[in-house]
Order: sequence, then structure tokens, then C-alpha cells
Amino acid sequence: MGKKDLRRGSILDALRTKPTVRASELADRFGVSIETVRRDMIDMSHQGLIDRTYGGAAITSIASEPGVDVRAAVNRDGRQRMAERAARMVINEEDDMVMIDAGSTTTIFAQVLAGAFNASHGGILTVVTNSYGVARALGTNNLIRTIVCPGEFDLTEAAVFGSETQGFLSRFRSTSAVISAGGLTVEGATDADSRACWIKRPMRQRSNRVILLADHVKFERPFMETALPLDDIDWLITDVRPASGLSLALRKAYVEVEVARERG
Amino acid sequence: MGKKDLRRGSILDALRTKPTVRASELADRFGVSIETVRRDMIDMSHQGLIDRTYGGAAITSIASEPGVDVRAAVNRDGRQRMAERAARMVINEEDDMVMIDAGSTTTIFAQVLAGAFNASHGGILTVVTNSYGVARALGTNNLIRTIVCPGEFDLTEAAVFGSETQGFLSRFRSTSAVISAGGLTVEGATDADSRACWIKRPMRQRSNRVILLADHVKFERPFMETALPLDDIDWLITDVRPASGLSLALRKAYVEVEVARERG
DNA sequence: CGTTTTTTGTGGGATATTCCACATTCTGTA
DNA sequence: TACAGAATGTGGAATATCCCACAAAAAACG
Repeated sequence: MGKKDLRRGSILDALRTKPTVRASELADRFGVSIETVRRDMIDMSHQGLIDRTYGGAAITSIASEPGVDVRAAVNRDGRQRMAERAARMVINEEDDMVMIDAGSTTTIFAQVLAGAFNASHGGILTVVTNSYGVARALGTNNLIRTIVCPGEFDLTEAAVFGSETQGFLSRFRSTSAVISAGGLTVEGATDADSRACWIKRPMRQRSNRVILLADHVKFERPFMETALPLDDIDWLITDVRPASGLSLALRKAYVEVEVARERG
Repeated sequence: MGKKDLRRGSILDALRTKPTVRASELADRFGVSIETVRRDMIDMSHQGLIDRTYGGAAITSIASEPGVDVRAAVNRDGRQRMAERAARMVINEEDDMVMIDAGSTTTIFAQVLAGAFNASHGGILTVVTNSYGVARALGTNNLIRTIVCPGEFDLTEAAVFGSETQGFLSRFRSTSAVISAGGLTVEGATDADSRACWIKRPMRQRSNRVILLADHVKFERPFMETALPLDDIDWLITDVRPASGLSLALRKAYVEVEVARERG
């Protein structure tokens, strides 16, 4: 099992240097057959790690974004389904103003939303975000007006943070806030980055409802800081039903749980 | 000539959506032969705009950077030298606060500045910008504190504009403003984008000096709107000495002209 | 140690792209 | 209008990839 992982890691390494590789080239370099490299690439593209081309592979646009690296690849399928569910929710409720947090899951959500929102859904959707990845994804849809917050720019997150950001957010009011988190415990949504917590809080404060996007990888993961207690969360969209402990706590806090399963 | 450019622009557009396209697919969509698309792609890859794959093209890592499109390839050398000159100027004058406009030239400037500014230049440099390309470039240097403006996000410019942006800028005061323009005439710096003009003006207003980056391609190019009259410009950094008409007007307006020549 | 499972290699027909030369169409200009 | 040059389309042989089925090798497991 180790040899295969090593080879696949090398494929990603190669794509960090140049945006595109050919299967034949890597087969030579690794000393394996082209067919083996092809199978690696097919698997990896299903995981969303790479993008297939005729005869090779290219780095995915999301993987080339700063701050979105290995994390973006973890459980991509599950988070894609969650994003689709959340987008449907936002569109069906005819939200006209949404706040979107920074994170790799919310970036996927923004991509789905940009693809799904069209003229048949009525007017224009206004989005307020502190994430550049989100803004970029939404920028492709000109029925969506994207307002980016001010603040100190952080390259690894590709987002702005700080008191400027906080103050700016409190000038708006939105129908929904779509939030991500580093972890989800019975305490609530936790995060390692204190600056990020200070963005999620005003977003919650200024929105009618909060949708938390957290896949099963996040369950029972306590980080230094609790961004939002469970009581502050209205909806949890995830990919796997939480275990009983967490599930009970969610019920007690009146959090509606949506599980976006495969073959949705 | 126009049809070809249109098609090549569409190739870049397609690559903004997904990281990879196939020649056959675009041939279908454009209603031209595969061979034509191939020839487009071969030319564009020579210009560094795209990366060829077997059967198609992929976006280059550099072109996936915000604010960089066809324009970024034009006169890259000249603008690189201008950026180096401007960075030296900002660093030597020990500026501690700089405003940087959105544009492909200013993005090159930001890349050079991020590489050149280090601990030996004293404290920390604070930059205020409305461009994500600039913010991203500066983000690699953690001696530079980058503050991004709020505003409506525009994907093709990868920057924010609008009254939020304007209002935010007027809360700051900086040593220098580094500005770009679509054209430079005896009237001053002109631009096709009115929203961009309304950013350059407050930047000028709130800065002790204005450095305009404009290569010779911009000379005598009048656009709809005059962003800044010549009187408002303190320094012009360019790559070729302007012709006599423009040169005289610059002298009359007391604009200091720096020509960044080859083998600088 | 033997069995099962996973991984990798091989062969070959179908399909796709490349590359080149040449014909044709389009476009700007005298 | 006629013409030159650029841009585009066509045809075909060489080459590369795709995809599938099956065989061989390696690894995991009891």
C-alpha cells in the first residue's frame, strides 16, 4: 500500500511545479507502466485531487488556490453533497442576502451556489463575505452581487480578518449565514484560529438563521476556541449522521440536522 | 483580426471556469475546426498565456492569479523594470504606509515589493489596496501588513470597487500612492473603467505623493474618463521616454519622470 | 505456508490527437 | 476591383491515448 501512496504523492508534487503532467512522462520517471499511472490519476480525480486531461492530469483550480491545499482534498465528495444541499436550501428559501464565512468547505459551497443560482430564482442575491475564494467563485455569476469585507489579508486562508472586518459586518443584516468550523463538539463549533472565530460571531449576530457546514471529519474535534455554542446554530448540514452523544446535544439545542447522503 | 482575438479571449474565459479544456470541445463550441483552436493554443502557449496539454490546454499557474489576463503578457519586461524602480523608490524613502491601486502593472509592482522589502529596511510596511492580486503578492512577506478595502467584488479585475471602497480609503492617510492607468495623455491619466477612476482619486487625495506606473503602450491613449489630471501626479515611472508633446505637458505639470531602461 | 485480495503489467482494437502540406476563404489595401 | 497576406479548413499518415479483459506479481491475512 505504501508504494502506491508514495507514487500518488509524487504526482501531486509534480503538479506543484508545473500545472500539467502527462501520464507517459510519469510512467517513465516512476518506472511503472502507463496504465498504472492512468489508474492512479483516475482514482485521484474522483477524489478531486487532480483534474484529468487527455493523456495526463492538471492541478485542480481549487488546489492551486492559496490556503486550500491538502484540506480541500479531504472528503471532497461528502462536502460537495453538503454544498449542494445548502445551496438548495438558500435558493429555495428565496434568501436575498447571505453571509459566507471563509474556509475550504464554504468555498465549495460558493462554487455550487454560483452554478445553481439563475434568473428563474427571482431577483438578485447579495452575498457578504470575508473570503477571497468565495468571492472568486461567486464572481462567475453576475446575478450575484458580492460584497467583500475590509480587513487584514491572510494569505494562507485567502481571507481578511480583524476589527475592520468585524465592524463592517455589523453594518449589514442578512437572511442566512453559512459558516464552517474546524471542529464540532457538544460545546459547539470550535476553531483553532481566534481571528476566524471573531468573524463567525458577528455573522451569526446579524443573520436570521445560521447554517453550519461541517462534515463528519469535524465531529468531536475540540479546538482552542468555541466560535459558536450549539444554541447559536439553526441548521447543521453534514455528510454522516453524528454519534449519539453529539446527536443528543444537537437535539437539545434545537439544531436541525441535515445529512447529505450519497445518491441524494 | 477581431474574430481571432475574441476566440482567444474565450479560451481564457473557459479556463477561468475549469482548469482544463480540450481543443475538440472548444472547436465545437466556437464552430471552427480543431486545427484552428490548436493553432490558437500553440500561439497562446508561446505567449505564456496557457499551458498546453495533449489534446487541449490548461491554465498556467501565473494566469490563474487574479487580475492577470491577456494584458499581463503585454510588455512584461518593461513593466518589470518599472516595478523594480518603483519598489526601490518606496523602500528608499522609508515609506511606512502605501496605497496600491488595482491593475496588472501594480500587481507586478507588488510582487517585486514583496521580494525586495526585508528586515534591513526598518519596521513594518502597511499597504492599503483594493486589489486581491496585490494582496496575494504581498501576503508572502510577513513584514508587510496588507489591508484590503471593502466593496463590490469584480472578478475580471480581481478587485473591489464602489462607494464602500471609496469611503474606506478616506479613513486612511499614506506616504505614497502607487497608481496605474489605462492611458496617459496631456490631460492626465485616463481609464475606461469609471469605477476604477473613483478609487484612484481618493487614493491620490489621501497620499503625500502619487507614483503613476504607465508603460509606453499607454501613451496618448485617451479613454472615456480622466482619472487624475497631470497636476495631481508627482512621479511617472515608465519604460520609454515620452514623445515631445506629452513630455512638455509633464514638465509643465511638474511631474518627475523616471525612465526604467533595460540593463538598469 | 497457502489462500485471498490487491496491485500491476500486457495486448490490442477503437478512438483521438498531432503534424504537415495544400486548398480555400477572409480581410485590408492600393 | 484586384491583389497580397493572413486566417482557416481539409485530408491523411504517424503517433498517442483510451479502455477493456485477462494474466502475472505482490501484498495481506489467517
